[in-house]
Amino acid sequence: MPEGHVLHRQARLQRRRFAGEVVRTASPQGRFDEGAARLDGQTVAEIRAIGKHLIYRFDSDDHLHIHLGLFGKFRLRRQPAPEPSPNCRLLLWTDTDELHLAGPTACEVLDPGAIDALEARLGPDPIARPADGAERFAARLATRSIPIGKALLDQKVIAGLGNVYRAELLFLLGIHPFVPSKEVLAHEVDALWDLSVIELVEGERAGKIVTVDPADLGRTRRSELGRGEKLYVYKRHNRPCRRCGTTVVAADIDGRNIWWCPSCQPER
DNA sequence: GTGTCATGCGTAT
DNA sequence: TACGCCTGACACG
Repeated sequence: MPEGHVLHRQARLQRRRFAGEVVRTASPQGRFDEGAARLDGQTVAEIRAIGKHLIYRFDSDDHLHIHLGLFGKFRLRRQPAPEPSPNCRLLLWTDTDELHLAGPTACEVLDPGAIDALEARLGPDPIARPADGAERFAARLATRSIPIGKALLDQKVIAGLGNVYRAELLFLLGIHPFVPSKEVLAHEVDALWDLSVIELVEGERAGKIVTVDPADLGRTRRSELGRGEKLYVYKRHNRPCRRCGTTVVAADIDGRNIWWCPSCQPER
């Protein structure tokens, strides 16, 4: 269940194994037979992530585009690797390493133009830290009257945030999720961008989302936080806020749940 | 074993 | 706003 940090981390790990290598490809499940046949035996030129998308560029200029959606999963293994799941859409391997991909929303071969178009429709990606990222994020927010809690999931506004990060970032900055995007103050917009960079880069490094300041739980390091202690509000409906003890509440925005602390994130 | 839910998104209505 | 798609983990019996 992937937000942008997962894709960037996968890009980094897969790059280490497959960049510059001739790879074999297959589709055990059969639903990517044509693409796998086309890519089989090609050399990987580059692997990168943009927001929640992962892109392989091959020497032929064929591109492999992967989007995990809600269910997609990568498994990266050393050879000899275990049997892939029967649902394995893409199997990609060398003599030393093997990648299993199951459940993606997208696994397709695209030409360079389609990759450009994909990139053009995405907002700034905090992990890529573009120099004009904060400006572009602010500009896209300023045109929206939708709640900030909805805008943060719009990949045209900012690329890579998902349901966990949106809830946690809004908590950390004390912003109620239903505040209209236009009414979020300029310094808060800047802080949202800056904190997105910090949290996603840290998530990429750690391979998990941990937003809780250990001091709030009487610890000194994030590594001392146990299971179920890593997040402030995500999925904590009816439980006490880790900062102030107020009961965390939940609501539905466009079919996605959002959680917040009514005291730390007051209505305006 | 069955049922439910999930860190997503595109398309139709 | 609703629905379809995609898989697997976990709760419950």
